[in-house]
Amino acid sequence: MPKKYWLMKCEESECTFNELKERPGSVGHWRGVRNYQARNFLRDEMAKGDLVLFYQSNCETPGVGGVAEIARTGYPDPSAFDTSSRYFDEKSNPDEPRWFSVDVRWKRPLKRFVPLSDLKAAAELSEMKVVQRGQRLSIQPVTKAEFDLVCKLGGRA
DNA sequence: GCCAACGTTGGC
DNA sequence: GCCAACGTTGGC
Repeated sequence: MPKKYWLMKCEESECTFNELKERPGSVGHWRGVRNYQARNFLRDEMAKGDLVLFYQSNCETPGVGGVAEIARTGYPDPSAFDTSSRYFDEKSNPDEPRWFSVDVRWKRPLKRFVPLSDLKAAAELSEMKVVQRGQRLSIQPVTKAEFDLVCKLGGRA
């Protein structure tokens, strides 16, 4: 199975690149995805070793700040069963999990943060969902060419 | 804070 | 199964 490439959005309030920079190799639990299309990617499509563009949303300058890899593939999202979690889903049932998590390992920051405006300015990236208006999907497949170009824009091919 | 775009819910 | 109302995302 060839390696796949993804873009995963994280709100700035959930994780910051500065924190991750100081913890190379650290593993994050990807919790709280409550969208069926994104769920299907987590559950069915992601494979260990797939590479991830780490995107920060909902902040002053959204964009891609680093690269991660899938460290553990889809497993039921514990936060769906945790009544104290903001992601608790009362309709979710442990016997028939509805929501899934993956774990990602932080690999490296890009030398240069690649803001969304730069992604939009690159003609070769016009097919990326993240540059398209109204596209809110928090986990998106990207092509190898797109992945490589974003890394290159970030100062490291 | 605004609001466009989209997903989900629920009445019928 | 339609679709209006509502809630959320997320750029600006």
